[in-house]
Amino acid sequence: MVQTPKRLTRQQSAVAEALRSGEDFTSAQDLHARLRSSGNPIGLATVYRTLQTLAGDGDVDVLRTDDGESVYRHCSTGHHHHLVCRACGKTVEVEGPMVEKWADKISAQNGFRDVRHTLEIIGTCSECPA
Amino acid sequence: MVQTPKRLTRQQSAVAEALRSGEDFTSAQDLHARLRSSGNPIGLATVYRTLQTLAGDGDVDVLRTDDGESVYRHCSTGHHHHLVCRACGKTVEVEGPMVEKWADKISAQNGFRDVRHTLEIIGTCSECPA
DNA sequence: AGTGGTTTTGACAATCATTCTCACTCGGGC
DNA sequence: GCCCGAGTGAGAATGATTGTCAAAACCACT
Ligand SMILES: [Zn+2]
Ligand SMILES: [Zn+2]
Ligand SMILES: [Zn+2]
Ligand SMILES: [Zn+2]
Repeated sequence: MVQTPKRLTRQQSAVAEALRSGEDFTSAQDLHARLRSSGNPIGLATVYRTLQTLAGDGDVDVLRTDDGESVYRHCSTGHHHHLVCRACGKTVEVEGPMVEKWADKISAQNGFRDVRHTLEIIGTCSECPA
Repeated sequence: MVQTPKRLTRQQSAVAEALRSGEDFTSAQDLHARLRSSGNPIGLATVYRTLQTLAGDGDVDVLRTDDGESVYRHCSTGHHHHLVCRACGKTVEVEGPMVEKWADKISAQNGFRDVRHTLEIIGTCSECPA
């Protein structure tokens, strides 16, 4: 077994930090632009690589906008879902134990295993006009 | 009030029919290739246009694969969700009244309006190997 | 400080689904 | 037959994401 080195580079910290300080879901392109303009030189490929790693480790949540862009957000640990404002991007984390149970039951009833699910709610928040 | 012209062209029928006869979610590219090779000349742009229209009218369901491809399927009318096999693509339509109620409640509690939600379950079906 | 081996980076090219363009075709009403 | 707008489609354009690969950064160890 080879020990996987785990170097924490300046670039990786920068991406993680940028995510941690942001409240809303952000695209890779946006992050890249923001980091650069805030005097933080980084390559686009590196941003994508880092985000993939973070997502794979479960340190950030990913979801895809309607126009196919992946957006990332630093989230609390543990399984949860999102309530997102389509206008301003405000995001609320929500949990639904009964939904989890329902999904498991449905899966079992149909003989599916290794199940995973995605559930997002999108609407307009109280602070945004119609 | 302007009368909306609604010409039903050969190409549109072909797409609708191809979807109606297929059981699983299919990509636009796939549909295009299939239609062509079955002696049904059609342009790729037309396939995309037609699918957009069908989806907009609620005649087909759309969801996005993990690699960002949109896939389409002719579905029963009414609001429902999907249980999809990640290996063979087998799809089961499922309903969850309690989930709908939960989503509405959560939305209301947080002051969100015009809410919509997406919920898909993905797993491996009983007929597919590990 | 130097050396060698490994990991990470980043500018740039490549991929690829989807959308755009726009000249052309079709078909029904006149 | 002629007209005209809806519909089509080949090819170009878009744009996010991924691949490439040489150069840079890092880490022992000397
Ligand atoms: Zn869940
Ligand atoms: Zn809002
Ligand atoms: Zn299966
Ligand atoms: Zn629902």
